[in-house]
Amino acid sequence: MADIKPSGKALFLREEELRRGIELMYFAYRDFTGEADSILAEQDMGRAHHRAIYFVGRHPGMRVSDLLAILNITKQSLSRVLSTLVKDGYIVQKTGAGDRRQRLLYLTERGNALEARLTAVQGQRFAAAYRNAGAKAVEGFQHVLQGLLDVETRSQVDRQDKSE
Amino acid sequence: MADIKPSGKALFLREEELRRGIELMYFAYRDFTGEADSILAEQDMGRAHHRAIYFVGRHPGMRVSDLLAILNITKQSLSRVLSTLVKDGYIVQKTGAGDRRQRLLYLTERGNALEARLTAVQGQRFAAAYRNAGAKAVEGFQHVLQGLLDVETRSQVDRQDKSE
DNA sequence: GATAATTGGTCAACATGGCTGACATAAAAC
DNA sequence: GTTTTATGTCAGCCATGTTGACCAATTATC
Repeated sequence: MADIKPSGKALFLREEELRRGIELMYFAYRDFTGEADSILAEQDMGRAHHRAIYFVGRHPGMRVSDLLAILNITKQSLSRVLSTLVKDGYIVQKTGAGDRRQRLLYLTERGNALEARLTAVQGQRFAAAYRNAGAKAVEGFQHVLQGLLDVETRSQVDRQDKSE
Repeated sequence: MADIKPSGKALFLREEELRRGIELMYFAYRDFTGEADSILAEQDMGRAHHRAIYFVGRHPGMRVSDLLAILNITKQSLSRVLSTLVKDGYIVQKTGAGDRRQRLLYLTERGNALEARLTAVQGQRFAAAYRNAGAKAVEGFQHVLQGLLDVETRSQVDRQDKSE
Protein backbone atom coordinates (compact mmCIF):
# COMPACT_ATOMS: atom_id res chain seq x y z
CA MET A 1 0.00 0.00 0.00
CA ALA A 2 2.48 2.58 1.15
CA ASP A 3 5.24 2.93 -1.39
CA ILE A 4 8.23 2.18 0.73
CA LYS A 5 10.91 0.17 -1.03
CA PRO A 6 10.24 1.33 -4.57
CA SER A 7 12.53 -1.39 -5.91
CA GLY A 8 10.39 -4.13 -4.44
CA LYS A 9 7.40 -6.02 -5.67
CA ALA A 10 5.30 -3.04 -6.68
CA LEU A 11 7.87 -1.89 -9.19
CA PHE A 12 8.42 -5.36 -10.49
CA LEU A 13 4.75 -5.88 -11.06
CA ARG A 14 4.56 -2.53 -12.74
CA GLU A 15 7.26 -3.36 -15.22
CA GLU A 16 5.72 -6.76 -15.81
CA GLU A 17 2.37 -5.17 -16.43
CA LEU A 18 3.85 -2.68 -18.87
CA ARG A 19 5.61 -5.43 -20.78
CA ARG A 20 2.41 -7.37 -20.83
CA GLY A 21 0.71 -4.41 -22.46
CA ILE A 22 3.49 -3.99 -24.99
CA GLU A 23 3.35 -7.62 -25.98
CA LEU A 24 -0.41 -7.83 -26.10
CA MET A 25 -0.43 -4.77 -28.30
CA TYR A 26 1.97 -6.37 -30.73
CA PHE A 27 0.21 -9.72 -30.91
CA ALA A 28 -3.27 -8.27 -31.00
CA TYR A 29 -2.45 -5.89 -33.79
CA ARG A 30 -0.83 -8.63 -35.80
CA ASP A 31 -3.77 -10.98 -35.43
CA PHE A 32 -6.28 -8.19 -35.91
CA THR A 33 -4.81 -7.39 -39.33
CA GLY A 34 -4.10 -10.97 -40.32
CA GLU A 35 -7.49 -11.98 -41.63
CA ALA A 36 -7.93 -8.84 -43.68
CA ASP A 37 -4.45 -9.32 -45.09
CA SER A 38 -5.47 -12.73 -46.38
CA ILE A 39 -8.53 -11.38 -48.14
CA LEU A 40 -6.47 -8.57 -49.60
CA ALA A 41 -3.83 -10.97 -50.86
CA GLU A 42 -6.53 -12.77 -52.88
CA GLN A 43 -7.13 -9.53 -54.77
CA ASP A 44 -3.44 -8.77 -55.08
CA MET A 45 -3.67 -5.94 -52.63
CA GLY A 46 -1.97 -5.06 -49.41
CA ARG A 47 -2.64 -3.26 -46.19
CA ALA A 48 -2.01 0.07 -47.80
CA HIS A 49 -4.93 -0.48 -50.16
CA HIS A 50 -7.09 -1.45 -47.25
CA ARG A 51 -6.35 1.77 -45.42
CA ALA A 52 -7.24 3.87 -48.41
CA ILE A 53 -10.46 1.97 -49.00
CA TYR A 54 -11.37 2.06 -45.35
CA PHE A 55 -11.00 5.79 -44.87
CA VAL A 56 -12.55 6.72 -48.19
CA GLY A 57 -15.49 4.55 -47.21
CA ARG A 58 -15.62 6.33 -43.91
CA HIS A 59 -15.41 9.80 -45.38
CA PRO A 60 -16.94 9.76 -48.85
CA GLY A 61 -15.91 12.77 -50.91
CA MET A 62 -12.78 13.40 -48.91
CA ARG A 63 -9.87 15.15 -50.54
CA VAL A 64 -6.60 13.43 -51.30
CA SER A 65 -4.88 15.74 -48.87
CA ASP A 66 -7.31 14.72 -46.12
CA LEU A 67 -6.44 11.10 -46.68
CA LEU A 68 -2.75 11.95 -46.62
CA ALA A 69 -3.21 13.73 -43.32
CA ILE A 70 -4.99 10.76 -41.77
CA LEU A 71 -2.55 8.16 -43.02
CA ASN A 72 0.47 10.32 -42.39
CA ILE A 73 2.41 9.03 -45.38
CA THR A 74 3.84 10.76 -48.43
CA LYS A 75 1.76 11.44 -51.47
CA GLN A 76 4.10 9.25 -53.47
CA SER A 77 3.31 6.30 -51.25
CA LEU A 78 -0.39 6.97 -51.38
CA SER A 79 -0.32 7.58 -55.10
CA ARG A 80 0.91 4.09 -55.72
CA VAL A 81 -2.09 2.43 -54.10
CA LEU A 82 -4.62 5.07 -55.01
CA SER A 83 -3.90 4.85 -58.71
CA THR A 84 -4.26 1.07 -58.73
CA LEU A 85 -7.50 1.36 -56.77
CA VAL A 86 -8.84 3.80 -59.33
CA LYS A 87 -7.59 1.73 -62.24
CA ASP A 88 -9.17 -1.42 -60.81
CA GLY A 89 -12.46 0.30 -60.16
CA TYR A 90 -12.58 0.42 -56.37
CA ILE A 91 -12.39 4.18 -56.07
CA VAL A 92 -13.53 7.07 -58.26
CA GLN A 93 -12.24 10.59 -58.20
CA LYS A 94 -14.64 13.44 -58.89
CA THR A 95 -13.49 16.95 -59.51
CA GLY A 96 -14.44 19.24 -56.65
CA ALA A 97 -17.44 21.45 -57.34
CA GLY A 98 -16.13 24.50 -55.52
CA ASP A 99 -12.42 23.98 -56.01
CA ARG A 100 -11.73 22.18 -59.25
CA ARG A 101 -8.20 21.26 -58.27
CA GLN A 102 -9.55 18.75 -55.83
CA ARG A 103 -10.15 15.12 -56.75
CA LEU A 104 -12.74 14.04 -54.24
CA LEU A 105 -12.62 10.37 -53.40
CA TYR A 106 -15.54 7.95 -53.41
CA LEU A 107 -15.86 4.20 -53.27
CA THR A 108 -17.47 2.50 -56.23
CA GLU A 109 -19.93 -0.29 -55.68
CA ARG A 110 -17.05 -2.68 -55.98
CA GLY A 111 -15.02 -0.68 -53.49
CA ASN A 112 -17.92 -0.64 -51.11
CA ALA A 113 -18.30 -4.39 -51.35
CA LEU A 114 -14.67 -4.99 -50.51
CA GLU A 115 -14.70 -2.44 -47.73
CA ALA A 116 -17.75 -4.09 -46.24
CA ARG A 117 -16.16 -7.49 -46.41
CA LEU A 118 -12.96 -6.34 -44.76
CA THR A 119 -14.69 -4.36 -42.08
CA ALA A 120 -16.97 -7.30 -41.45
CA VAL A 121 -14.14 -9.67 -40.54
CA GLN A 122 -12.40 -7.11 -38.39
CA GLY A 123 -15.67 -6.04 -36.86
CA GLN A 124 -16.55 -9.62 -36.03
CA ARG A 125 -13.27 -10.06 -34.26
CA PHE A 126 -13.93 -6.94 -32.26
CA ALA A 127 -17.52 -7.89 -31.61
CA ALA A 128 -16.44 -11.23 -30.21
CA ALA A 129 -13.78 -9.64 -28.03
CA TYR A 130 -16.21 -6.97 -26.85
CA ARG A 131 -18.94 -9.47 -26.10
CA ASN A 132 -16.55 -11.60 -24.14
CA ALA A 133 -15.08 -8.75 -22.16
CA GLY A 134 -18.20 -6.77 -21.42
CA ALA A 135 -19.20 -3.14 -21.75
CA LYS A 136 -17.05 -1.87 -18.90
CA ALA A 137 -13.99 -3.51 -20.35
CA VAL A 138 -14.70 -2.00 -23.75
CA GLU A 139 -14.85 1.41 -22.18
CA GLY A 140 -11.52 0.83 -20.50
CA PHE A 141 -10.06 -0.54 -23.70
CA GLN A 142 -10.98 2.56 -25.64
CA HIS A 143 -9.84 4.81 -22.85
CA VAL A 144 -6.38 3.24 -22.73
CA LEU A 145 -6.02 3.20 -26.52
CA GLN A 146 -6.84 6.91 -26.59
CA GLY A 147 -4.15 7.45 -24.03
CA LEU A 148 -1.61 5.73 -26.25
CA LEU A 149 -2.15 8.21 -29.07
CA ASP A 150 0.15 11.07 -29.91
CA VAL A 151 -1.45 14.39 -29.09
CA GLU A 152 -1.75 15.25 -32.77
CA THR A 153 -3.51 12.00 -33.51
CA ARG A 154 -5.77 12.52 -30.55
CA SER A 155 -6.97 15.89 -31.75
CA GLN A 156 -7.49 14.43 -35.21
CA VAL A 157 -9.58 11.61 -33.82
CA ASP A 158 -11.51 14.00 -31.59
CA ARG A 159 -12.27 16.28 -34.50
CA GLN A 160 -13.59 13.34 -36.47
CA ASP A 161 -15.70 12.06 -33.61
CA LYS A 162 -17.37 15.40 -33.25
CA SER A 163 -18.16 15.83 -36.91
CA GLU A 164 -20.11 12.60 -37.07
CA MET B 1 -33.51 -1.07 -24.06
CA ALA B 2 -35.44 -3.90 -25.60
CA ASP B 3 -33.94 -4.88 -28.89
CA ILE B 4 -36.91 -4.43 -31.14
CA LYS B 5 -36.05 -3.01 -34.56
CA PRO B 6 -32.60 -4.49 -34.95
CA SER B 7 -31.90 -2.19 -37.90
CA GLY B 8 -32.41 0.90 -35.76
CA LYS B 9 -30.18 2.86 -33.49
CA ALA B 10 -28.78 -0.08 -31.55
CA LEU B 11 -27.27 -1.59 -34.67
CA PHE B 12 -25.96 1.71 -35.88
CA LEU B 13 -24.26 2.40 -32.59
CA ARG B 14 -22.82 -1.06 -32.64
CA GLU B 15 -21.25 -0.62 -36.06
CA GLU B 16 -20.00 2.79 -35.04
CA GLU B 17 -18.45 1.35 -31.94
CA LEU B 18 -16.78 -1.42 -33.87
CA ARG B 19 -15.34 1.06 -36.36
CA ARG B 20 -14.17 3.19 -33.51
CA GLY B 21 -12.27 0.20 -32.16
CA ILE B 22 -10.78 -0.61 -35.54
CA GLU B 23 -9.58 2.93 -36.01
CA LEU B 24 -8.27 3.38 -32.50
CA MET B 25 -6.36 0.16 -32.90
CA TYR B 26 -4.72 1.39 -36.06
CA PHE B 27 -3.79 4.82 -34.73
CA ALA B 28 -2.71 3.58 -31.34
CA TYR B 29 -0.45 0.94 -32.78
CA ARG B 30 1.10 3.41 -35.15
CA ASP B 31 1.82 5.94 -32.44
CA PHE B 32 2.89 3.28 -29.99
CA THR B 33 5.62 2.11 -32.36
CA GLY B 34 6.55 5.57 -33.62
CA GLU B 35 8.93 6.64 -30.88
CA ALA B 36 10.81 3.37 -30.85
CA ASP B 37 11.08 3.53 -34.63
CA SER B 38 12.85 6.86 -34.35
CA ILE B 39 15.40 5.55 -31.87
CA LEU B 40 15.96 2.51 -34.04
CA ALA B 41 16.46 4.64 -37.13
CA GLU B 42 19.32 6.42 -35.34
CA GLN B 43 21.10 3.08 -35.07
CA ASP B 44 20.20 2.07 -38.62
CA MET B 45 17.78 -0.53 -37.42
CA GLY B 46 14.12 -1.21 -37.95
CA ARG B 47 11.20 -2.71 -36.18
CA ALA B 48 12.32 -6.21 -37.01
CA HIS B 49 15.51 -5.68 -35.03
CA HIS B 50 13.47 -4.36 -32.17
CA ARG B 51 11.32 -7.44 -32.05
CA ALA B 52 14.30 -9.74 -31.94
CA ILE B 53 15.99 -7.70 -29.22
CA TYR B 54 12.81 -7.45 -27.23
CA PHE B 55 12.00 -11.13 -27.12
CA VAL B 56 15.56 -12.25 -26.60
CA GLY B 57 15.72 -9.85 -23.68
CA ARG B 58 12.51 -11.31 -22.40
CA HIS B 59 13.62 -14.92 -22.77
CA PRO B 60 17.40 -15.11 -22.42
CA GLY B 61 18.82 -18.32 -23.78
CA MET B 62 15.90 -18.95 -26.08
CA ARG B 63 16.43 -20.99 -29.21
CA VAL B 64 16.21 -19.56 -32.69
CA SER B 65 13.22 -21.74 -33.37
CA ASP B 66 11.45 -20.33 -30.31
CA LEU B 67 11.96 -16.84 -31.59
CA LEU B 68 10.69 -17.87 -35.00
CA ALA B 69 7.59 -19.34 -33.40
CA ILE B 70 6.88 -16.16 -31.49
CA LEU B 71 7.46 -13.80 -34.38
CA ASN B 72 5.77 -16.05 -36.89
CA ILE B 73 8.07 -15.13 -39.76
CA THR B 74 10.40 -17.20 -41.93
CA LYS B 75 13.88 -18.01 -40.81
CA GLN B 76 15.21 -16.15 -43.84
CA SER B 77 13.55 -12.97 -42.63
CA LEU B 78 14.79 -13.46 -39.11
CA SER B 79 18.24 -14.41 -40.26
CA ARG B 80 18.71 -11.05 -41.90
CA VAL B 81 18.19 -9.08 -38.71
CA LEU B 82 19.66 -11.65 -36.38
CA SER B 83 22.95 -11.80 -38.21
CA THR B 84 23.33 -8.02 -38.18
CA LEU B 85 22.46 -7.95 -34.48
CA VAL B 86 25.16 -10.52 -33.79
CA LYS B 87 27.65 -8.77 -36.04
CA ASP B 88 26.99 -5.43 -34.35
CA GLY B 89 27.30 -6.90 -30.89
CA TYR B 90 23.74 -6.69 -29.61
CA ILE B 91 23.15 -10.41 -29.40
CA VAL B 92 25.40 -13.40 -28.79
CA GLN B 93 24.72 -16.99 -29.68
CA LYS B 94 25.94 -19.74 -27.42
CA THR B 95 25.93 -23.37 -28.42
CA GLY B 96 23.40 -25.35 -26.44
CA ALA B 97 24.86 -27.44 -23.65
CA GLY B 98 22.53 -30.41 -24.08
CA ASP B 99 21.85 -30.11 -27.79
CA ARG B 100 24.80 -28.63 -29.59
CA ARG B 101 22.81 -27.86 -32.72
CA GLN B 102 21.08 -25.07 -30.86
CA ARG B 103 22.38 -21.50 -30.86
CA LEU B 104 20.89 -20.06 -27.72
CA LEU B 105 20.31 -16.33 -27.86
CA TYR B 106 21.38 -13.76 -25.29
CA LEU B 107 21.57 -9.99 -25.24
CA THR B 108 24.99 -8.45 -24.76
CA GLU B 109 25.41 -5.47 -22.48
CA ARG B 110 24.95 -3.31 -25.51
CA GLY B 111 21.84 -5.18 -26.49
CA ASN B 112 20.49 -4.87 -23.01
CA ALA B 113 21.07 -1.13 -23.03
CA LEU B 114 19.17 -0.67 -26.27
CA GLU B 115 16.39 -2.97 -25.16
CA ALA B 116 16.03 -1.02 -21.95
CA ARG B 117 15.91 2.27 -23.79
CA LEU B 118 13.27 1.07 -26.22
CA THR B 119 11.16 -0.57 -23.60
CA ALA B 120 11.44 2.56 -21.49
CA VAL B 121 9.85 4.82 -24.08
CA GLN B 122 7.11 2.36 -24.86
CA GLY B 123 6.62 1.62 -21.19
CA GLN B 124 6.33 5.30 -20.41
CA ARG B 125 3.63 5.68 -23.01
CA PHE B 126 1.76 2.77 -21.50
CA ALA B 127 2.32 4.01 -17.97
CA ALA B 128 0.85 7.38 -18.85
CA ALA B 129 -2.14 5.82 -20.56
CA TYR B 130 -2.65 3.40 -17.69
CA ARG B 131 -2.35 6.10 -15.06
CA ASN B 132 -4.82 8.26 -16.89
CA ALA B 133 -7.34 5.51 -17.46
CA GLY B 134 -7.20 3.77 -14.11
CA ALA B 135 -6.77 0.20 -12.97
CA LYS B 136 -10.22 -0.96 -13.99
CA ALA B 137 -9.71 0.37 -17.48
CA VAL B 138 -6.36 -1.37 -17.73
CA GLU B 139 -7.99 -4.63 -16.86
CA GLY B 140 -10.60 -4.11 -19.53
CA PHE B 141 -7.95 -3.10 -22.01
CA GLN B 142 -6.01 -6.29 -21.49
CA HIS B 143 -9.15 -8.35 -21.53
CA VAL B 144 -10.24 -6.99 -24.88
CA LEU B 145 -6.77 -7.29 -26.40
CA GLN B 146 -6.66 -10.92 -25.35
CA GLY B 147 -9.97 -11.40 -27.05
CA LEU B 148 -8.56 -10.06 -30.30
CA LEU B 149 -5.88 -12.71 -30.45
CA ASP B 150 -5.96 -15.77 -32.65
CA VAL B 151 -6.45 -18.91 -30.62
CA GLU B 152 -2.92 -20.06 -31.39
CA THR B 153 -1.47 -16.78 -30.22
CA ARG B 154 -3.58 -16.92 -27.11
CA SER B 155 -2.27 -20.31 -26.07
CA GLN B 156 1.25 -19.09 -26.78
CA VAL B 157 0.75 -16.06 -24.58
CA ASP B 158 -0.90 -18.15 -21.88
CA ARG B 159 1.97 -20.61 -21.85
CA GLN B 160 4.41 -17.77 -21.46
CA ASP B 161 2.44 -16.15 -18.68
CA LYS B 162 2.41 -19.34 -16.71
CA SER B 163 6.11 -20.05 -17.07
CA GLU B 164 7.08 -16.74 -15.50
C1' DG C 1 27.02 -47.82 -37.74
C1' DA C 2 24.20 -46.19 -41.52
C1' DT C 3 20.28 -43.43 -42.31
C1' DA C 4 16.91 -40.06 -41.21
C1' DA C 5 15.36 -36.05 -38.84
C1' DT C 6 16.25 -31.75 -36.57
C1' DT C 7 18.45 -27.14 -35.91
C1' DG C 8 20.20 -23.51 -37.99
C1' DG C 9 22.10 -20.98 -41.81
C1' DT C 10 22.71 -19.19 -46.69
C1' DC C 11 21.93 -17.65 -51.58
C1' DA C 12 18.83 -15.73 -54.90
C1' DA C 13 14.83 -13.51 -56.36
C1' DC C 14 10.56 -11.16 -55.65
C1' DA C 15 6.64 -8.04 -53.51
C1' DT C 16 4.97 -4.46 -50.59
C1' DG C 17 5.05 -0.14 -48.87
C1' DG C 18 7.56 3.25 -46.63
C1' DC C 19 11.03 7.18 -48.02
C1' DT C 20 13.55 11.37 -50.72
C1' DG C 21 14.11 14.50 -54.56
C1' DA C 22 12.81 16.58 -58.73
C1' DC C 23 9.53 18.09 -61.76
C1' DA C 24 4.73 19.04 -64.05
C1' DT C 25 -0.05 20.79 -64.57
C1' DA C 26 -4.21 22.89 -63.48
C1' DA C 27 -6.71 25.88 -60.75
C1' DA C 28 -7.14 29.32 -57.24
C1' DA C 29 -5.57 33.28 -54.68
C1' DC C 30 -3.31 37.58 -54.34
C1' DG D 1 0.32 38.24 -63.84
C1' DT D 2 2.73 35.96 -60.42
C1' DT D 3 2.50 32.90 -56.65
C1' DT D 4 0.51 29.34 -54.07
C1' DT D 5 -2.13 25.15 -53.66
C1' DA D 6 -3.81 20.45 -54.89
C1' DT D 7 -2.54 16.68 -57.15
C1' DG D 8 0.20 13.58 -59.84
C1' DT D 9 4.41 11.32 -61.68
C1' DC D 10 9.18 9.50 -62.51
C1' DA D 11 13.15 7.46 -60.55
C1' DG D 12 15.55 5.26 -57.09
C1' DC D 13 16.48 3.62 -52.28
C1' DC D 14 15.50 0.89 -48.00
C1' DA D 15 13.28 -2.41 -44.75
C1' DT D 16 11.07 -6.47 -44.21
C1' DG D 17 8.10 -9.84 -45.54
C1' DT D 18 7.79 -14.00 -48.97
C1' DT D 19 9.26 -18.68 -51.76
C1' DG D 20 12.46 -22.16 -53.18
C1' DA D 21 16.71 -24.55 -53.14
C1' DC D 22 20.43 -26.20 -50.83
C1' DC D 23 24.01 -27.11 -47.05
C1' DA D 24 26.33 -28.47 -42.51
C1' DA D 25 26.38 -30.07 -37.98
C1' DT D 26 24.26 -32.71 -34.71
C1' DT D 27 21.05 -35.85 -32.83
C1' DA D 28 17.77 -39.63 -33.05
C1' DT D 29 16.37 -43.96 -34.93
C1' DC D 30 16.47 -48.49 -37.17
